[in-house]
Amino acid sequence: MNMGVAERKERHKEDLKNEILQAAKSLFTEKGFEATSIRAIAEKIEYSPATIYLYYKDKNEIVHALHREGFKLLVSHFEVLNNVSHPFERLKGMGRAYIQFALQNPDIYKLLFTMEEPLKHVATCFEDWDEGDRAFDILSKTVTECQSAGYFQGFEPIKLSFVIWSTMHGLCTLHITGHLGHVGVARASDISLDQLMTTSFETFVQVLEHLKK
Amino acid sequence: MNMGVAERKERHKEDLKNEILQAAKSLFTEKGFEATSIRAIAEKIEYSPATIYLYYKDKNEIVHALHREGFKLLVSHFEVLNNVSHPFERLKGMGRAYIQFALQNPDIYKLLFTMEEPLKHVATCFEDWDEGDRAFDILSKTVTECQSAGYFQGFEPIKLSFVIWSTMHGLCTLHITGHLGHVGVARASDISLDQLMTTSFETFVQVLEHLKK
Amino acid sequence: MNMGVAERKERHKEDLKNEILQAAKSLFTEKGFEATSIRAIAEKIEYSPATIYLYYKDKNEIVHALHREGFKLLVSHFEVLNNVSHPFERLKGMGRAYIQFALQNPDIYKLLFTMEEPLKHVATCFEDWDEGDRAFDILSKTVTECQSAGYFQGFEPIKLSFVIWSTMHGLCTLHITGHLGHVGVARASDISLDQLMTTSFETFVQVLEHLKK
Amino acid sequence: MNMGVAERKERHKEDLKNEILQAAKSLFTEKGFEATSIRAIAEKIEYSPATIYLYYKDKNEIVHALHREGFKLLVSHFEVLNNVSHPFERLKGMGRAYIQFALQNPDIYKLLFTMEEPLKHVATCFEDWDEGDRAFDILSKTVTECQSAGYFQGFEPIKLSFVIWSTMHGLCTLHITGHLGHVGVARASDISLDQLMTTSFETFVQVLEHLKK
DNA sequence: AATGAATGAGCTTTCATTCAT
DNA sequence: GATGAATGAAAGCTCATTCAT
Repeated sequence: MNMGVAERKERHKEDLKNEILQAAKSLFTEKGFEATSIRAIAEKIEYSPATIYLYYKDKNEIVHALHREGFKLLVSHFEVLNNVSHPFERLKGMGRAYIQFALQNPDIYKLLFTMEEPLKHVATCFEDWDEGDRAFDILSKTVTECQSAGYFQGFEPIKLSFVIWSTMHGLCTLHITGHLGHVGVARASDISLDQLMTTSFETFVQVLEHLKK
Repeated sequence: MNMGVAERKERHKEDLKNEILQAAKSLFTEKGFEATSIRAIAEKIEYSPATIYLYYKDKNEIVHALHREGFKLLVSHFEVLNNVSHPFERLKGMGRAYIQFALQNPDIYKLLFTMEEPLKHVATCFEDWDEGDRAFDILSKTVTECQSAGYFQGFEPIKLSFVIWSTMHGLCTLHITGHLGHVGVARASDISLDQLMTTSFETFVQVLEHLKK
Repeated sequence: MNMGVAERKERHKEDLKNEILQAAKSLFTEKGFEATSIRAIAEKIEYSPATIYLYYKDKNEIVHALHREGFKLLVSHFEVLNNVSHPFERLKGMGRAYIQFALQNPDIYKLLFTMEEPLKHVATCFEDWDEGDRAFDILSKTVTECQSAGYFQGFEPIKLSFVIWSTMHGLCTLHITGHLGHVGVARASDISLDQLMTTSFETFVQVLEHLKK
Repeated sequence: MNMGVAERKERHKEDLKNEILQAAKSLFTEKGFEATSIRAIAEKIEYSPATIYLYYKDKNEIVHALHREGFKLLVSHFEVLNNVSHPFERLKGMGRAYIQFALQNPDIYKLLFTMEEPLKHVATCFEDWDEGDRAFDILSKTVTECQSAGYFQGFEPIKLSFVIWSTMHGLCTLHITGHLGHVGVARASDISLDQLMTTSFETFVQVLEHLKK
């Protein structure tokens, strides 16, 4: 038994399946879905390509697994907010949680919300999209509660929820892809990108607050 | 020199470089980015693949050229609105133009705003980002004008512009990637995706209108 | 030791070697030779692929074992006819038995009579070709007996046996490979391929009957 | 320009397409269809695998081309016999020509008559099977003429043609695959395999002659 | 300026086989 | 005696790219 083998065994051999997932995640988002090869994943975890197939049927199954994992994580970020009673405060909390999730897991975020392939897969076997729906439901329910609290009068909650989601999604993706940092104004000013995100979010909250009464 | 060659010469030989670009653009939009090969581009313009390399060093250079061109196209969409005197009306027009641009050229849109590689290139040789800046400048200038017209009091124009851009970008990407169509509510309702975009945009306008006075 | 293991032990553990062979045979016949993998064989007998290698050195050894077994099976088809006393009737019976064997075990038939590799193996370690010889011996002995009964006067039994074997082999292989069904006349007529085999065989018998007296 | 390139150019560069065909032919029959890889063909002609695809769409197309070529060759062997007026003499000539074709081109013969894949391909786009049909038509026409000359009374020409074809095919394949040489008697006797073929064919002719009047 | 010909590198996937346990 | 885990080698095929002409 040589050193390499022994070394490998140390590194959590039993959750190789998860290791594959993490490697795939980082590669998918670094290089894109099409550009990520099974070979590359295998290389990253220092195993042979054939080994991947012992744990996942094919490339799709890997994406699929990541998709599920990602949504569970996102929803779990929201669940913390269940005990925030004031709906608008909860809505703000959700926004912050969403941003936090996106910035802490940019690769997962892209997988969930910007890559098209996983979604196509969901379209065929749509059992696991519940998570995606649930996330949106949590949002629109909160918007509805905000209305009861005097916010957003004259708006259809579903439509407004779409708009809110779009804004948050836009902020996150522009940041993740680096576009936020490339606009001249941002480059010129001396605030950090994260601060830019924060103040942008605060500006958006300010916008929403105008919708009260 | 046979007929085929002569025929080709007629077709403004000197802007073959541009013809390549248009072919690439249309293929990107038709088949997607990864699915477009140099061969396919060559076939479309009825030249040999090797000819492409006389005009562009490699595939990346084509992508970068499209990047530049895409921004020019976007800005041109905006410039039409110069003669709209009322700034808020112009702002709305810009929103509509942005959406139209995104939906008509989804892969170009992705190229400009979601793909990271072209942006990295910009980061190294940032001569061509002017266009990107200009687009944002047009937006923030309009927002500033709106303030003079009584809108958006108490907001920093730059920050609000970021938020507005984010919302538009979020709407467009969620639509392009197909996520809009996958949320349960959208599936259940009987309106089309394009209508969903339109009403979402209108809802956003409604939001902005609340910021007046 | 769980139930599964105990269960398996019941199934005559000692002739696992034979079980492997039967699984391989059935898979060869079902899916074809190239499409049969060690994995598939292992799955069929509900053992791990590695187990196969405890009983057979490699895939070739399985093929060779089947080669031997196939010939035994063919000869056993013939031995049933030992109590047919009239030699020409026995000869006809052999023909029918040969066809039946070939059509019921097409891939074994191909293994025995059209694949060259197993034969090459025989050439090197020719201990196991006895069976092949025996099959031909049974034929030529029967032809000789037919001569004593007034058939085939003026023919050398060995040579005629070759011709008879060739005809049977030709019919079987043309049928198995699907060539019989592709000749225009067969396509045009409304009889089934099996009927075509039967009437072709009867025609051949008719030919042989002309060799009497 | 190095030596290797120059060397290659000498070797009939222009009919590389044919070179591929010949390489494929020899490999298909040496190793079998499934076991022959594009890589192997490429190696044999000392080109890169990708080059093959410049000349043939895929593996099937290569087989297809060989199939067509083979049948043309076979039919051309028969056409020489057009001026043999006596039908039974012509029939004998066809038999000899068939054997000659098979023994001189064993690889093509196997491709045409023992491999199943090319036939499957023919089944889908059956335009080019004409050749195969024509070959059989030539045979059955000759058999019919033999009847007019007093042979084969009481036989249906089509059925008898099948039997004759089967016998010839059986003789040829048993010889080509080496089975003829493995039967004990053949090994024991001191005649060559080719002689065995010849005398076997003569024996068959003798059989057919018994069918006269 | 244009291209036909060629290729190296890459892809996903399957499989026979090995070996430590 | 049996196997789970792993892999090297190979398959068919595609593509960006090069280069002599």
